[in-house]
Amino acid sequence: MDRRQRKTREAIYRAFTALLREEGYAKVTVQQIIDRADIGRTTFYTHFDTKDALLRSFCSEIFDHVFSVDPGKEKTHDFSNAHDIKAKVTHILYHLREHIDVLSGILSGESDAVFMGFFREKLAEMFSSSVPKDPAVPYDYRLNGVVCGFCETVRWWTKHSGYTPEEISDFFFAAMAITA
Amino acid sequence: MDRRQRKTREAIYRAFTALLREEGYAKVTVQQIIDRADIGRTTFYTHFDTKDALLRSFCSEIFDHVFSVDPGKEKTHDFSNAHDIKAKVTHILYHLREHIDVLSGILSGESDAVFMGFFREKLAEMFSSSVPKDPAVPYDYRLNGVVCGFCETVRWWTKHSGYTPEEISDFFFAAMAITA
DNA sequence: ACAATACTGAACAATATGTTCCGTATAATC
DNA sequence: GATTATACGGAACATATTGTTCAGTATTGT
Repeated sequence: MDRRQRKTREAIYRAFTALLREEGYAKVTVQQIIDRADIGRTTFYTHFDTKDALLRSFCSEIFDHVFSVDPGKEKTHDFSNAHDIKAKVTHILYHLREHIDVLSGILSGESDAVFMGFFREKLAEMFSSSVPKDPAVPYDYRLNGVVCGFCETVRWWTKHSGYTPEEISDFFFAAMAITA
Repeated sequence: MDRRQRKTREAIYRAFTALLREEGYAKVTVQQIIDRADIGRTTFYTHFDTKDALLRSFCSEIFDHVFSVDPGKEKTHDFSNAHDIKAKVTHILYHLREHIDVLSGILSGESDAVFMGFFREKLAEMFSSSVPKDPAVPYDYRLNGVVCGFCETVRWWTKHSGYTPEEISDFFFAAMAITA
């Protein structure tokens, strides 16, 4: 690849990640990226068709890195058939941590955030007394997990709307293992 | 409230929900709502400061309805101290079902969807052999729950970044009850 | 009937997107 | 070192959306 291309691409990535940290994905505009990267408007659009295309490309790079199997561990553990899935998860978490600040920018859902904000507030209140008190896990984490598990259940339901509320409720309690 | 206000407000809601179903929240523009509701531009902005304000107001109405305790059940069950939390969940699901098509429009996260799309694809592959085969719950649902549980764990981590990967991993496996 | 107020329409500035054209600068290649 | 290819830059452009302003009209509740 041309050295010029590499440099501008890196400048775009640098600007993009910085803006992600500062404002989150939804608020970042192409114009800001252009200004921050100090490149021509035309140049940006020859590299990426749109802001989403940039994000896609960016995610590809991150995940190629995060899901690359650690060569050192590859020899001692067998990840392929789920025996050491926990070690694999830990390994991925280590990689993710390297991008942890950028992740916040991407994960700050802006579109469904309002709805989810309302929903989760109500749900947290409702589930607060049902979450098992496990000293090994922060209560806050567990409650959040149950609340999100329910949100995700509803989301799943919107795509499999053939089930009845009772069935959905059964699935949820079977999966979350909380006091019913 | 003035009858005119009620009528325009309802026209806005009608247009908004229809557009939510058709395109999802992120793609809907204020202009579309105005055109669909067949009202003046000025009128919309006297009712709502912004598209987000409309969504907030809309969510308030939905949740006031969804979380209203069923008077019939209120007498026979004691929801307040989590004895019949499962019945309460089912009850909420019934209410949610009435808005199920609108929910899809709101829940179709557009901003973090790209990232999550990548992430979840990889995770589903990874967890596919770790999900317990429970005949009472669709495998698809369970896998989705585990994948989302992990995504949400990462999201939670970005807001509690003091923990180590090992700790986070422990929390996750303690909460999800899958084969480690 | 009348006063209050909600709606309308048009125009406006500001901002963002994505494209086009052309000149310049920097590569890779001979 | 000269040449050719191509990446970059800048300015201008059309288009779309947002949110505001203002004067005039229509509808309400009293």
